[in-house]
Amino acid sequence: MTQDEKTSRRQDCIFQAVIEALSEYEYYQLTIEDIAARAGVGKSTIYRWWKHKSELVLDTFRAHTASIFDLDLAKTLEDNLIQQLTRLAQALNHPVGRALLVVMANHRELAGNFFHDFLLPRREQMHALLQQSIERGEIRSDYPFDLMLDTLYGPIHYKIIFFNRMPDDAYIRALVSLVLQPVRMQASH
Amino acid sequence: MTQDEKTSRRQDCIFQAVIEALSEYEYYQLTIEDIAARAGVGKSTIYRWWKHKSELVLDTFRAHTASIFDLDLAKTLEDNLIQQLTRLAQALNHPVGRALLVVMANHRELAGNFFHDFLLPRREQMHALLQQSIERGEIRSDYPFDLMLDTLYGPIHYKIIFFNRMPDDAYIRALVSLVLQPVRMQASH
Amino acid sequence: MTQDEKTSRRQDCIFQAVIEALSEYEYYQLTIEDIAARAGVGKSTIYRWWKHKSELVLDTFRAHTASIFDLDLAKTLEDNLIQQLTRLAQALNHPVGRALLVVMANHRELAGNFFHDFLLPRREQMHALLQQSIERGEIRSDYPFDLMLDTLYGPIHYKIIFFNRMPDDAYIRALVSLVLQPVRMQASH
Amino acid sequence: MTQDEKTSRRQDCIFQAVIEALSEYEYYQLTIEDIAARAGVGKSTIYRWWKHKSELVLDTFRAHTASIFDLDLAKTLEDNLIQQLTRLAQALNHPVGRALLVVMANHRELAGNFFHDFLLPRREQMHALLQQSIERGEIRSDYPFDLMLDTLYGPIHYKIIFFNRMPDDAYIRALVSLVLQPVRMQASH
DNA sequence: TCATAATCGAGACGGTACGTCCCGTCTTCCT
DNA sequence: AGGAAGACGGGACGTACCGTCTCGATTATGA
Repeated sequence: MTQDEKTSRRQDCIFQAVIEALSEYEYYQLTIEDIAARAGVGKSTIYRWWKHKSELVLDTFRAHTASIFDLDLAKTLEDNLIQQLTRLAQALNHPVGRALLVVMANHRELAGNFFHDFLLPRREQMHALLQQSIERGEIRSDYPFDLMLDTLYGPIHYKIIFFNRMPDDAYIRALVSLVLQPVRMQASH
Repeated sequence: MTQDEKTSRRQDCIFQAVIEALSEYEYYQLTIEDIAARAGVGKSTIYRWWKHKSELVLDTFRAHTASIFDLDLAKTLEDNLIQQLTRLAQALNHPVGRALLVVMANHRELAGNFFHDFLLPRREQMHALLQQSIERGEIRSDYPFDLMLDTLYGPIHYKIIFFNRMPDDAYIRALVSLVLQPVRMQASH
Repeated sequence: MTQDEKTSRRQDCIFQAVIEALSEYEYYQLTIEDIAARAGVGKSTIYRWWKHKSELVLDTFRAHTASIFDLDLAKTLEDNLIQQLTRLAQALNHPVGRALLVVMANHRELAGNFFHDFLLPRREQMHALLQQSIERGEIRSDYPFDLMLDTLYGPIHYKIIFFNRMPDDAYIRALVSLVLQPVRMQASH
Repeated sequence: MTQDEKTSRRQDCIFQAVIEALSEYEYYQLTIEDIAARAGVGKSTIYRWWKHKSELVLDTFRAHTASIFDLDLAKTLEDNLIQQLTRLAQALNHPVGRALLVVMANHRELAGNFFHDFLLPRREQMHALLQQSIERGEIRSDYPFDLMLDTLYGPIHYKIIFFNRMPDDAYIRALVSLVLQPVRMQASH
């Protein structure tokens, strides 16, 4: 086994420890020492890779949600949106996602980084999907799509943070339906 | 001066200290000891009234934003919405509002309380306004208004937390316009 | 009980913890955390009074050996010297004394302070005693007394540090006798 | 170059690194990692030969002071003593010597070993010299010479450790003179 | 001349103690 | 009598080294 593989496995081990810990208590109770103990590594190993607890949690989230946001271009726009938002809601409602929200709120500069590295690509995927739908003639081409995406993503985060409740399937379907209504081709007839 | 007045002044003094401190650094750097020193009170005085730093920040936000959310029933629905969301964005973008967002993310149970005490009343005001607009025949009556409000409030919070940027006037106007579009009476023609 | 008394008692408690710990293991194994645990105080309480472990040990030594070096002017010079050196040897051979020697070796600047605050006064007492003996006509007045004191104190420390052995009574008596020999009045006959 | 030569050179390199490091800061700040870096060797190479930092310092002192304590039997006893004590004082006052004193204070068992390997042979050389002086009729034969050597060696160490000052030439001459006074042949006339 | 083995630098690792910071409680002493 | 001032026990922080260990690059040797 090479050095890189070992390092990678150890990091996975640490991510697992974070997930395990966050399943038992909240982010603000999370300590590096507990993570190290659960992962069976020394504190210094953790500090070697991550400057702060917040960065570790952020990477844990990344590792935990890797590639769950892939679109399926064969499906309809609506199905893709529903699937995307459902997965987002699930990811954010998971203990690691909750912790991520705390980190984002606490560290504005990390929020910026995370936004660029993680959220923006998702939006761009979605833009590509919208572009395809436009080309297929399913939706209007003259529409403030960025704003539209905010009205989809915003309420999901809003519900989880402020209502402390995960949006259920019905909510998401209703939301997508409501937001897509004015943009459909037939809506302009 | 009565005892109550003294108490009230001391509390105002503490709120001011919190605001002042949050103007200089972020919530996660805020300490009770610094607040006490700035307010010229003992730590125990603060702990007498608030169990945790988070509750103090929450009350500070309440005091800081008291009565800025009153509706003006004489204005149009759109103007009211724009004014409401603008004020919300300003309040949340202010250091105390930023701190509030952090507290909400950190303490889910407080988020629940705050939602019931503060956000729900605002929504109910807004519902009343919608009801008035329906009666005036300005907007449709068959519409998922709760969901609609989420698509208004959600993006505001979303922009501030994740984009780390306060929505400007143009954004808010565009948002309100977009969301109100399908609900206007003439939209169904 | 006043604040000062309480502080004093707590400090005694900490000194006792240091003595207890040093009776079980060597100075280099001594940790602040263990001292705090034994004394039933928080680490911060110890750091409030002493900057470093070395200063704490130094003060512990001071407290432990307070007023054991008083001279008895009624006794003869030889008896006083023997008593003084015996007590010194006992103090240095005690675990706390051993620790002191380590601190002195490690921290040269502390050695200087300690020398001025503790050892110099002892020498001055001894000088007074010598002066009295001169006046009584027991010893010569023309003699390098400072050097003489070095040949008394030096070997005691030397034996303990390098031979790792406490000078016994016979050794001390022989040393005093040897050193006093040329300074006695009858020696000049 | 044979393997042994390389090993030897590497060890010299490490000794030099220790001396260099101790010239810049005190023993308690010395780290194996810094030594390894200065010597351009891996940490494991050091640990292969020395169990602890203290043993390395001890060997460095040995290497650094090798054969500076040879007596010159042609010279007088007094000159030999002065030369010996001057060299001792210089060796102990050198950074490496200071470090040795710290090691001796810290590790009592090492002090014992070092005493047997290094100090005792010096004393035995000195005893031989004394024996020669007795045979030459320069000094008395009935005298506690062991004790006498303590009154010579002791003050040197004492001055350096506790007064934090190297005994100068005048001091050493005065000391030797004082101690030799009663043992000279003419002293008994 | 080249593969093959041994050696050693480099430094990651699990640990431990450090000294700091701030928590929330509790006591003292001044106004 | 009530509150500021701040000492206190506690506990997590992030750092510095310890002594062990693994990995590769660099030799040194035997085929």
